[in-house]
Amino acid sequence: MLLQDVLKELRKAGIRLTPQRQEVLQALFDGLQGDCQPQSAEEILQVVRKRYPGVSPDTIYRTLATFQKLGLVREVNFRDGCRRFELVLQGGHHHHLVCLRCGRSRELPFCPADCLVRVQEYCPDFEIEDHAFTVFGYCPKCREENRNVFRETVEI
Amino acid sequence: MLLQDVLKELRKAGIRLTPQRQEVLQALFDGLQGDCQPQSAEEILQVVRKRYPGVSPDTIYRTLATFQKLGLVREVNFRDGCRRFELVLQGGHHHHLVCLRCGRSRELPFCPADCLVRVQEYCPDFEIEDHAFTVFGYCPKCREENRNVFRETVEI
DNA sequence: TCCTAGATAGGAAATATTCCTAGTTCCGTT
DNA sequence: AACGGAACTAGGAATATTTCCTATCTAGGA
Repeated sequence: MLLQDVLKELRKAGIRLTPQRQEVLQALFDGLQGDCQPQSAEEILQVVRKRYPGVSPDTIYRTLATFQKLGLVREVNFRDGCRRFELVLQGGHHHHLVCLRCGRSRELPFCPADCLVRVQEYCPDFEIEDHAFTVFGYCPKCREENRNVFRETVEI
Repeated sequence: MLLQDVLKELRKAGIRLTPQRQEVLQALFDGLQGDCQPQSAEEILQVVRKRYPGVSPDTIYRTLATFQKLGLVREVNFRDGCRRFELVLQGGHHHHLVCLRCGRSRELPFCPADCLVRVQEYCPDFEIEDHAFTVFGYCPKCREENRNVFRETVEI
């Protein structure tokens, strides 16, 4: 699904497409491409300000909340006390592998679907909406750098 | 594992056990019992202030960060923009079922262990430290209340 | 083109988190 | 039991994050 299709769907759903909202979408879309890096509100604000310098943080937060309600945007948390947001595209369901040192994430194509089934059996009256599976640890690059830090510490 | 054992282990690890820290531990421990409700820094602050009215937010955050580094405390996020913390006890590994309306959580005894294995195969050089599996949706109570809200909305 | 419900900017307010420093205290050693 | 010092705390201030308020503006349907 391309960004243009998302815009069409939004218009169809009666959501007004202001230039600011389109820029937020574009920023989220770019964040998803290639690297899969969900973005903080502040990061999105900076991207949108490149084209609309006067845009306010409030607009970013309002837009993200609107898109979240539509199921177009999802909030993800990497345990660094920072909320991040990412676009939800059809067929793009995935989870995250997160480095606790550099904070970068990688897309995981695995989904604990069987667990979800067991959860639904465990709580039949609970209406499941969504789920998150996140793996934390240290990426190869940071492991290497950590080793250096350790060496330095020992040598001093 | 009881709180006393945790205190012993901490002392053994060379961590100073001030009264404030013990109260933080107690608050986290109480939050884990029965209901499995991870707590925000503010909630923990209020609990600790019952016994030590002068305790500062900074102390709570510092203590939580210290315990987190030791692997004794884990940060969890329920997508309401609020960081929560819970005690990590041996043999107490679990995940969360979270209501998006009332914010309350329930312990899930299932763990996507097979997914973890696949992740490790997918990224052999990544050092896995921890993982989180969280299911979001609406609890039976809130589903009932939502139905009422819906009725009211329609009737008006 | 006009109309208006809904969106925005900008500033202020509320909330959450961290920094700084002087003073205090836990705890190993004596 | 008292001591010494590294580690810890309180309190206030600073910073970061998120939301609120309101006058103004605009996207998109009629």
